[in-house]
Amino acid sequence: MTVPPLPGEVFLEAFASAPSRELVPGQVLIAAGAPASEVFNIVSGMLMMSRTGNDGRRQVLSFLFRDNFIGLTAADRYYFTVQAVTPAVVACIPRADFQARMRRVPEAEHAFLNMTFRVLEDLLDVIYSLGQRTALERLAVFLLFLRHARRLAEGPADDADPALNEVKLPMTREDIADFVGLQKETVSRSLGQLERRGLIRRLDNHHVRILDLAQLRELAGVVDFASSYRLRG
Amino acid sequence: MTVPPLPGEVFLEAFASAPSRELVPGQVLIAAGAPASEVFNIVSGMLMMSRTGNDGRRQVLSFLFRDNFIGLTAADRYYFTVQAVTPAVVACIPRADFQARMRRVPEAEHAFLNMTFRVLEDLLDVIYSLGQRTALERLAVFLLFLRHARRLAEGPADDADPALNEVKLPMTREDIADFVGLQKETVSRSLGQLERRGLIRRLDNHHVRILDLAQLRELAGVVDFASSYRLRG
DNA sequence: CGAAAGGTTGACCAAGATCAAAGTGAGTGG
DNA sequence: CCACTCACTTTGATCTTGGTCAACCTTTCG
Repeated sequence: MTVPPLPGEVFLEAFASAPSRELVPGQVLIAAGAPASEVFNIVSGMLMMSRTGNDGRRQVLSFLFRDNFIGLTAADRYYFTVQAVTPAVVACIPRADFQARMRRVPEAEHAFLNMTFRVLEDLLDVIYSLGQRTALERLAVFLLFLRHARRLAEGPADDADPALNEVKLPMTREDIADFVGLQKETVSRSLGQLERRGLIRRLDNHHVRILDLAQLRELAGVVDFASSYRLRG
Repeated sequence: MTVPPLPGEVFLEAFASAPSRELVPGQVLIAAGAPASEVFNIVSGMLMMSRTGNDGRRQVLSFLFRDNFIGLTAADRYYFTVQAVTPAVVACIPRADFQARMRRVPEAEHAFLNMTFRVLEDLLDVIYSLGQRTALERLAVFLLFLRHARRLAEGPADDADPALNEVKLPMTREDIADFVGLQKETVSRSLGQLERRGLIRRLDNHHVRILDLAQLRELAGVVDFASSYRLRG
């Protein structure tokens, strides 16, 4: 089974005729500790990358969407877990092939390096959030992050498009909690508080409508030059 | 003024005959928002990279040591601040020159990509710390981080070398606090608690002796395969 | 030597964690 | 198709960790 050519960065062309794999929710694509023998590109669906300490504490490192590259590591083993959140399709190629291609096509390697930088900058945002923001602020940032991710994944829509304000939360409250560094009860309460303040409306457990985007952004502290252009979703 | 050839990765050779700049403690090398026109490599000393929100909250993103590369960004402006913690010397070259060299020498670009990955993996550790660890654990990790950094910067010494257990803390308590996501009072108290437990001894404000490395590592939770080989200092 | 910055300590406070119970909803088997 | 079950979510009560505020001590530097 193959996948049609993908839009996006040059290096993603490596996946143009790659075989794909289907995942059901919860299914593990990469298990921490396994040899890093393949790399992946998401064709559709949402995945989740996490790391669990030996005492059971888990940190969700990132949620991943279409055209996100997976397999990033300098070591020869994965040190994180990746699993599906929604039904998903990923294109896979052997890591060695990918690396060979990078070597062969300098332009692709260059694009890859650029993408890596953007990932790195996103991680710095996450660090700022975990180190400095309150529970309520983290939830605000999280909702804006999901809005932004969907905008990227589903093609650039007008930022004012009201459809973007319907945010899907396919993951559990605990997944969210482990991502933003809180407990699931606190996530629940914080969402409740955002609703009471009139910033959002909980449609059901897995759908939220953003009612006041401007105030949500204000709360998220998306005001400094760096975040403002990157979290514009 | 030039700098002798440096050890380390291929891409660092770009700095071999670069002019250098001396910094006094506190001096700003890169101001957030400035055009990203230069890249740097640390010759000696300790620097600090941070990001400050518009409301004044500051997150220290990283402490930087010899042969650490600075200037990493996909955008055309720096979105972080870098300043000296100790007296320091950095080699500087124009960003355009560096990029041209990367393009010319695929091997260097490759090494650079590898380094970027390692930085990225370190950031994932930081995220785990900020999201999951307690105050005491964060301080334990921090001390091990400094020990490890010195070991890397001053050349590989035997892990058992007792000299490594003398850890220098040239930064202020507030710098530490903003790095580990706590308040300076909590940093003070946590160090006190580590001392009362017999894991460390505070020699003076800027020097700590690790008395029980094994227990400190235990507390830091450096047990899973990923951290254990990376935080081995 | 004196001022100012940095560090420690104590008392109190609050955000978020923990524990517990009650709703809610999705999937399964009869 | 319905009912049952189990997982997930919400909400409430209470507790703990770390934050805040304030005083005092130490170090550094002019």
